[in-house]
Amino acid sequence: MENIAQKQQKVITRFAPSPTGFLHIGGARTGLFNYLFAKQNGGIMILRIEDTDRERSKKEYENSIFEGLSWLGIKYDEFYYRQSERTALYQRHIEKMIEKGTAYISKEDGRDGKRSEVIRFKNPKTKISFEDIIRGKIEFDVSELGDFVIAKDIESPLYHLAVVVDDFEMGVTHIIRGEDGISNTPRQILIQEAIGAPRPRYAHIPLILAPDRSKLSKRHGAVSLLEFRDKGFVAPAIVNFLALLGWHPKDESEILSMSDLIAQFSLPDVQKGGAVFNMDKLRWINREYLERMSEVVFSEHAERFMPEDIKNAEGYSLKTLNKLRPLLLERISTFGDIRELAERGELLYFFSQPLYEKETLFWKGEGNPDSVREILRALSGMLDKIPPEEFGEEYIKQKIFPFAEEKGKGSVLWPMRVALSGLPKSPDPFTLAAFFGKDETLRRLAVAEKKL
RNA sequence: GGCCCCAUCGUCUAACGGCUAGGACAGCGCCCUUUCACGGCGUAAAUCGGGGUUCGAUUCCCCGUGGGGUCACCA
Repeated sequence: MENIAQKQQKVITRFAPSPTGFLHIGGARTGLFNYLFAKQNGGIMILRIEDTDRERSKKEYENSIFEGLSWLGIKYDEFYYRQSERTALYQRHIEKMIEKGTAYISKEDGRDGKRSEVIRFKNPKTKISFEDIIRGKIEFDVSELGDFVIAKDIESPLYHLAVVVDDFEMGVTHIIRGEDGISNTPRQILIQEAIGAPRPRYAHIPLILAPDRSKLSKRHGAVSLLEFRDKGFVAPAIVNFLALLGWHPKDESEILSMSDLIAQFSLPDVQKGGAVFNMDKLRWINREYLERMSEVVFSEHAERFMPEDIKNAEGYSLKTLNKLRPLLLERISTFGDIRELAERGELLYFFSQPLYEKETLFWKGEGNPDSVREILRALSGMLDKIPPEEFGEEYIKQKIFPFAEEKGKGSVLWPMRVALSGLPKSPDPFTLAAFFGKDETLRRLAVAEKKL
């Protein structure tokens, strides 16, 4: 066990969420910044669960913190604490403060009606100023804070007391937290001075805002971190995006891995103003990561988001899914988009014969059944001559294009494409034919012919 | 309202006090193209206002305006 003096030699940050709601996007970024700063300085990050409010703290919220951090790859150096398990420690400090006269028992009715006294801090009514790493000097006159309550009773510490005692006992050197913590700082510095704790360095990071610049909340859609996972965003993209909210590397690169971030992150350069959460940019970043994914990993993810009716289709297999990957990549930004594609009916035809009206086969309504049938028959004839092993996109195109140019590209390529997809919009007919292979392509062409 | 923080394109942001204020996302246009998507090229778009300091302010100072945070026996 290290003592405090040894600990002080290295950077110790802490991420201290309270489990009174699901870990949200803002909390995740605070955790990330603490992690990045600790790692780049060879230090450690402590995870501390601030559950002094027994009423509002919930196990499932606590779990969302662990699960969220681990999903993002934010590791907390094996320490973690729950404040609810440390009451004896707080009690010792409270007693010492009362003894020294920096706190006192105040006879008054408790708000819960069960108590007749609370513990108040004896306000020295001075001026407090501190140097914020991001914002520079911040000054407060603490007299207006009054003798604030630090504990409901000797065994029930409140937030400020618990925070200061823990940061002290854990040897925290740097407190990186949201901008909303600025106004808590003077109170906490006061308590530090009362218990003889050294003052850590502070860095208050800007808040994440909704598009209307108000505080981001549930009514603005997804804010819970794990919700993003469930919508098919990938963790490195979230990390990348979060890091770019309030910070930017020296060069103009936008795609940065966790280790890039550890190397390049700079706390003093973090932006001071609040940052609006931009879903479009997140989606763009996520897509960049999807493109960089290996085939195996991509398919694993894609499979999880594939609706049952698609997975049950006769032609569905891991092999066809892998073949579909490039086509999918052109159309999705998150894996959740797969569901939307499926809902719009733009997925099932890859795995089973589509149903469609024969009118869909007519190019801009100008074709008549006889001429379209003739074209389809001619196409089948040409495709039939291609050896199955040569049935690739380029080869097919080469064979068909002269004919299409002679008859009019739309009049040939549109019905061919519809015969394969059944839809007014889809990938081009060469891509589709190559995807389906010779047999299935000829089969679908025959089905279309019969329809006419 | 008191106290505190903040202010560059619509959004995220770059710019030792010194180039035509740069990039990305979104937008728009063109190209590619049978359609959709992808892609390529291009384009529009910002220093909140007013005073200082300075040879010169996006940058430093003051005032105003606007936005945000916080004012619990919540954290």
